[in-house]
Amino acid sequence: MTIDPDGVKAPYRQLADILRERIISGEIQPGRRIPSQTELEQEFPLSRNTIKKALDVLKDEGLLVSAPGRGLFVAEQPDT
Amino acid sequence: MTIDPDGVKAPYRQLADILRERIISGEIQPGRRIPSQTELEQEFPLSRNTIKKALDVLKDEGLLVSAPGRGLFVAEQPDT
DNA sequence: CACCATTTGTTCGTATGTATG
DNA sequence: GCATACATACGAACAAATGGT
Repeated sequence: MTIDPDGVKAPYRQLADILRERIISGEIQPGRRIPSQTELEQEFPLSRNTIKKALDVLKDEGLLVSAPGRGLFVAEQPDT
Repeated sequence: MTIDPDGVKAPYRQLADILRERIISGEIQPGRRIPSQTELEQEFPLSRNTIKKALDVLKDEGLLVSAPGRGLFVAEQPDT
């Protein structure tokens, strides 16, 4: 998956969609850490601020839990 | 204080007036940090751009000094 | 204990595009 | 055309937490 800067959806929403898919599909297991913002910055042509904005979306959705100093982890219980 | 979107004065000018009053009245002491643009965004129904525009007015007036990465501070010497 | 690298969080500065009156 | 307002994006700097040396 790649980001289209000229797509209808804003890049940060596109990235959120990509990462959400990786989580829901099970590509990244619950409790596992996802790539750091710096690593995502290398994988996608976006600034760290934009990366973080996408991650904030997923945190709001309850898919990710942050651990400052350690990283971002896939939530254990996305549903209840 | 609140912002009136339909007021005679543009919202960013209204906000500048409100914040100027807080500074001149001493509600926010010289050298002290003012609420971040994000916090002001929560307090007032304006976009960050508009918030910033109001703050730029106060910076131009010499009431505020910016410290990138830290915040905006009330100037020590509003006058000279 | 000190030091440092990594990582997330926060903040301001600047710029572009879009929309409205 | 201009002023105003919002959404988005990138850059930079600083802070705090963590973990290793």
